[in-house]
This record gives sequence, structure tokens and C-alpha cells, in this order.
Amino acid sequence: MICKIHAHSYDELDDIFPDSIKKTHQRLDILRILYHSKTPLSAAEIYEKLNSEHKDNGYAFSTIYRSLSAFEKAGTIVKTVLTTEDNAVYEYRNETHKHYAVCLKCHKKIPISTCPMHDIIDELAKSIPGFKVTGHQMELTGYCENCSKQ
Amino acid sequence: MICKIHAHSYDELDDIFPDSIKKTHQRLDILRILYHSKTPLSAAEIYEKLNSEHKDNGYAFSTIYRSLSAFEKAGTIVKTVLTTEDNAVYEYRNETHKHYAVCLKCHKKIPISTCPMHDIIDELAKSIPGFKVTGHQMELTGYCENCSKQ
DNA sequence: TTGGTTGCAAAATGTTTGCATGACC
DNA sequence: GGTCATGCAAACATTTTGCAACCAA
Repeated sequence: MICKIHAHSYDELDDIFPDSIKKTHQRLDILRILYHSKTPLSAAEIYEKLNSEHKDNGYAFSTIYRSLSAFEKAGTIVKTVLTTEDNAVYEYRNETHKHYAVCLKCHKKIPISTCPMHDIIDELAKSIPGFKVTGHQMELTGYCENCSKQ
Repeated sequence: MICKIHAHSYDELDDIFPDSIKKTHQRLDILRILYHSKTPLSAAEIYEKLNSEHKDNGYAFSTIYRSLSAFEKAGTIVKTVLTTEDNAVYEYRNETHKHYAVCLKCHKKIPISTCPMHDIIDELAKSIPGFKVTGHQMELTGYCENCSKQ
């Protein structure tokens, strides 16, 4: 089957797909989904998207999980666990990393545009002798506009 | 069975045990463990401690999980999920909440004494219109003194 | 061609739930 | 005594793994 749309949308991934792993169409699909998503996605959400887009061929959960860890290992995506869910979510690692405000009621994830940690992280790192900081995670919890009205 | 040790060590919990739930010896044991722990503990770690301390009577996982959610609901303890593990950890909610630096290799959790978010959280909340902030989570990742030597 | 990748099914892990027994107030 | 909590086992959800078939380089 010839699929122009895919052939086209794969182009944009050429720059970001890690050289260290094989370029399969499953992995390209997974990375494209994360690349375009505005919020981090769980393995189940990725599975949903894959199998609604490509009804003809199935995508297995094992493939998704294995691809996600391959991307994570390569540094292309980031895995995090939000306090409101008990599953992991994944997102494309933009040069500017993201943080989220999570609604405790409807579980909506609202991206926070700026990273306030940037300025204080070096200072903070000094208070932990010998620890080499490579990253950080931050999350606000509370209630979104809709849910706080009710 | 008369157990002086328990009768004694329970005293310190009188002030913090929530009125809203029944005071059973299982819950007292669980809360006492969390109260004394310097790092957040998983359900499995609590299970270990309980069953090594009290070899005579068994503690079920279901009891631990149910007790933990009861305490969490009452606001006595806090549940969080660290990025390095895929299970939840629980800690006693001190008036001064805690953050941790987590080693990506040995998974050691090093408490960060100060909360740098305090000063910036109000400012930050303004950037998310309508969102009511009730809490936050923060975590540094990297390598601890030992592991960064290797 | 060949080693890495996939899909399937089964296993492992962490957590939740139904139900009868038992303990707290 | 009545209600709520416990323990057990079984269910559940998420993630991992073994293995044969398959595909990208």
C-alpha cells in the first residue's frame, strides 16, 4: 500500500530519530505521535492512537513498551510518572523541557510554559554534597478552572 | 498478649493519628513506621518492616494499602511516585514537606532540606489562569556520591 | 544475510476488591 | 452489639519477557 501522507510526515522525524536504533515504521509512528502531542501520553494512549490511525495492521503493547524504552535510552523521549495516575507517561524531549499542572479531579494536564527551576537548580544542587544533578521533575497539583467551579 | 513496647511507642502517635478513622494496632504500626522513616517508603518496604518486627502475627498487603489510603485521605501521609521506581511511596506529612534527590543508579533517596519552590509558587500559579494550586512535587535526578565515582 | 525487531502469549509486578471472620468503640 | 477493619484469595492493570517469525540495513 502506498501512503503519501505517511511518507510525508516521516520526513520531519529524520533529524530527531536516534542513529543508534533501527528505523522501523512502528517506531516512526510512535515517535511521530509523541512529537506532535501537546501533553505526555501513556502507553495505552499511544496504543489507542496507533490502532485508530492504522486499522489495517495491529500494534502490540510489547512493541510500544520496547520502543519507548529504546527512545528513552537514546535520550529522545522522557518518561515520567504523575501523582494522579499510576502508570507512566512519555513525551518527546524538546530542547525546552516541560512541566505540568495536574488537576486532581479530572486529571487534565496543563503545560507550564516556563521552568522556574532553571534559576535555582545550581544553587540547590550545592546543598547536596557529592550529588551530580542531571535532571529534575516538577509538578503542580490542584484543580483546573472547570473543576474548581463545581 | 501483653505488649509493653507497643503500648509505649504508640503514645507519640496520639497527637497525629486522625480522629476520622478507627485506631487499630495495624494502623498504629504502619503510621509509626512512616513517622520514623527518614525517606518515603513503598508498600513493600512497609510490609518488610512490619513482618520483621512482628514475626508472630502477619500483616496483609491489603491491610497496608487500605490503611495507607485511609491515612492519605485524612491528610496524615502523602503518596508520591518517583521517576526511578514504578511503584508508589508514602511518607508522613510533616508540617515542612520534603523533596528528594534520587540516584538513577542505586535509587538512593536523599532528602533536600529546603523547599525552593516556596518562594516562586505563587508567581508560577499566576501563569495558569483559573488553576487552583493545592500542592506540588519536585524531584532532582542524577548520581549520588558513590555512584558518580564509578 | 544476519542481527535487531515484532507479535503473540504467558509471566511478573503492583494494587484493588469481595467476602467471611474478627476487632474496636 | 453494630460497624468498621482485617486477612485471604482472587481479580485487575500495567509492564516485562521468551520465543518464533520477520524485516531493515
